[in-house]
Amino acid sequence: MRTVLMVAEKPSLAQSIAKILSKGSCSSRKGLNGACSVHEYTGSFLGQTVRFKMTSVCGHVMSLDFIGKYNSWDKVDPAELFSKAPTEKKEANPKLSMVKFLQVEARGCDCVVLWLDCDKEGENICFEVLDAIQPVMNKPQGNERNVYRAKFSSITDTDICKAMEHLGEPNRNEALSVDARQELDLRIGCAFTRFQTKYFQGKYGNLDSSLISFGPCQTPTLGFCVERHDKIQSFKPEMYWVIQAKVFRGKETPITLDWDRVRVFDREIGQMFVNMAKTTRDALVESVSKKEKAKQRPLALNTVEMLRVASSALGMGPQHAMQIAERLYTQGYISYPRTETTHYPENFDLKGTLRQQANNCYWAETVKALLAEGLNRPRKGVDAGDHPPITPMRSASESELGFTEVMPWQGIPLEEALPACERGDAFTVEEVKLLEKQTSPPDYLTEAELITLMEKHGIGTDASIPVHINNICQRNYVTVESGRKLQPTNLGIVLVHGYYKIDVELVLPTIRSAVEKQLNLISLGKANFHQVLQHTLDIFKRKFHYFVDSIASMDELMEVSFSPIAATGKHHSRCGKCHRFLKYIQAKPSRLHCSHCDETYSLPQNGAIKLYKELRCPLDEFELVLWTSGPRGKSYPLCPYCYSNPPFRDMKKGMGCNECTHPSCPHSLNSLGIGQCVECETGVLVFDPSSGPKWRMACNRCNVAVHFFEHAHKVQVSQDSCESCDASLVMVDFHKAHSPLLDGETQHTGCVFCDAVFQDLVELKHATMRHPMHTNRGGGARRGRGRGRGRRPGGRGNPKKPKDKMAALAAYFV
DNA sequence: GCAAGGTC
Repeated sequence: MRTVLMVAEKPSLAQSIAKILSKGSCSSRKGLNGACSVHEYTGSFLGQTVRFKMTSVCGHVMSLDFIGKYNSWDKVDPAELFSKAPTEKKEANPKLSMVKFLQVEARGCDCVVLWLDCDKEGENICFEVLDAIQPVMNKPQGNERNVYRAKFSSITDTDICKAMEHLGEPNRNEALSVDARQELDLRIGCAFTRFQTKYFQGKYGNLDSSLISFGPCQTPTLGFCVERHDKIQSFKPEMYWVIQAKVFRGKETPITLDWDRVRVFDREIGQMFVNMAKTTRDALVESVSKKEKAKQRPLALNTVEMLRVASSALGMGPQHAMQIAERLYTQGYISYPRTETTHYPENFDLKGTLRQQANNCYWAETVKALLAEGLNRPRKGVDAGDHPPITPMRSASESELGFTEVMPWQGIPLEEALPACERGDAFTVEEVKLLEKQTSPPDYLTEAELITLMEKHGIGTDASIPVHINNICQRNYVTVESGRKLQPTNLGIVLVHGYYKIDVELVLPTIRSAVEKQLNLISLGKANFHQVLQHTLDIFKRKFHYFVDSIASMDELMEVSFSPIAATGKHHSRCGKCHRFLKYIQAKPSRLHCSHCDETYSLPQNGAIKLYKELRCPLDEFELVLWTSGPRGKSYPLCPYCYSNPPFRDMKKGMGCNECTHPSCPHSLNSLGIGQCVECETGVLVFDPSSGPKWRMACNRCNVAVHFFEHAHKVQVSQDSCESCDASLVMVDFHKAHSPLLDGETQHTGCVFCDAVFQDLVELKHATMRHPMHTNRGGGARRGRGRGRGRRPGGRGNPKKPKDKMAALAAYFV
């Protein structure tokens, strides 16, 4: 029997579609990646009986990135990212091993039916799937077709079956338009982000973001927030006057009347009207009109609307709201929360859905009444063809969820009650006065308003809108204030105002729609992929160069809000070039800066540096600094210059003295390295001379630290190495009073791994067990110590693997 | 360390 593979965009859809097509008779199993399932059944396909295998991917299989060497921020000029830098497709989520999973399932299949979402992204994923599976599928015979595309507009029995009967082909052009979008976003976003970040980080010491990102979605999103900020700032309050009259009838409570002219901006005129009104004490009802107000029934809920409501009614950010919604979905309380659809299918079981809620402690009465009276069809919404609107599936109580609230956001406020009156009724005027008021500025943009603006301008999608909002918060461009109002920070304002000055298109929402127009031509087959890509990249490359050339005008704004790097930070160690003091900038990313040489030197993050006894690197004369990750963490000296400019071929960027292969420097790995790390493959335990009196050695790769010889007076790494394990010997000098050595001895030299005298004076701490202790480790490349014998040129040692190291170390564990 | 788009 032939086998037909079918692939949907996500596991939930594969399940629903398989259930419909197999009429509920499929058998299911988990795939090798644990995330996707495979549903199998026998059925008829193009007049033949076949075995169906329905499975899914999890969104995109691949994602686009630059090839490795173009990911270095220091070595690559951002301008090269527009054309020169090659890109490659990498697996989007390596943990899912999606390519392997698809290949395992597709091997030996004869046909494939692609059930990816019916949008451009889905079309693109079709080809990602085909690229993965076609090499392992059975080859079609002759001119036979073996690739089919199902086009469906909703997940209903009729629609799915209809799609199966009218299979088409995947649309290459639509897929290509997505490829173009990916490449444009990558090249443009990364080029601008790297340039801005490096430029401003090199100039200012107190920027409150370690990354100054730019993107065709996130930047316009920020733009909306700053636009509102500017309106608030430039707002000039204006005086205006209103007339207020109070009238009463008999013993009824007086009522306050509004003026049908509302207000005047001229006090004199207002006063004139008041004077006229004051000429009489009687007020006459001229006419009575009644208006009935009704609010339209709300539309069924889709993702974006849910996010808006979560923000405005529950004060919950979109990212958080999505997390909660996903949890409610997996626990069966609501239907699938990612949908653009606001229309219930005709055969949707509204009553059944409602019945689920009939015993809910909050709305049982309402629900029962609705069921008894019968209900109206919901308002007709939009069917985007993805999932039904978000619907409660199960009744829940507050105690089950803990965080729900009843949401009365839809109510219409009751109008102030007016006494019944008719034409000709007379009232007595109690008072007429002129009120002085001021026009007031608009408020900051609420998150809900921002979501609306983004949706309106096509910035992001329902799935990515929360990500963009989250991005501009994380980059410290805006802060979320009470009432979920988004207030731009100085940094956010300066950036947007800078774009206004240099190239307003960089921040306008049209930047996205203009590009999308071009992309649309590709998907319609009216334009060539390469031409559009080249043309658009060319435009943005020019924009980029203009931006780089004009950066000074953004910098003028930056200067006002931030302090130059030379004026920030504290004097620290000395520069090896000019021998003046470097400044230590603690703000992230922490770094050292020489204002004389105008050079910035990066440092390891998530820690702090101290002066290190004014010792200097023998290679470049920079003063060494001691980096520590915290009071109980590891510490090692480093040379600020070597850290960014590795001095030896076998060193990489970001290495401290504990990894330095200098053959004779007293601070290098060669002088202080003791032995191979007890846990990781490649690390070496290096003596930390700054650790006394709680002496220790620490791995230069992983978190292992070995404490030894507490209270020793002096600890030194000897030139000689151990006969049996090749570790460097250690010389220890104890205080007379505290010496643990026998016979009043104060000095001893031996191997920390093998020496019997040292056995009880060494203990392993901070050991993160990355793999079990007793694994069979091959003799991987180990870095040099083993001085005194077998040393190779370039300072690399060639230590033998200790014979019985594991047994010796068992005693060290606490 | 970058983008935006899928989804877990």
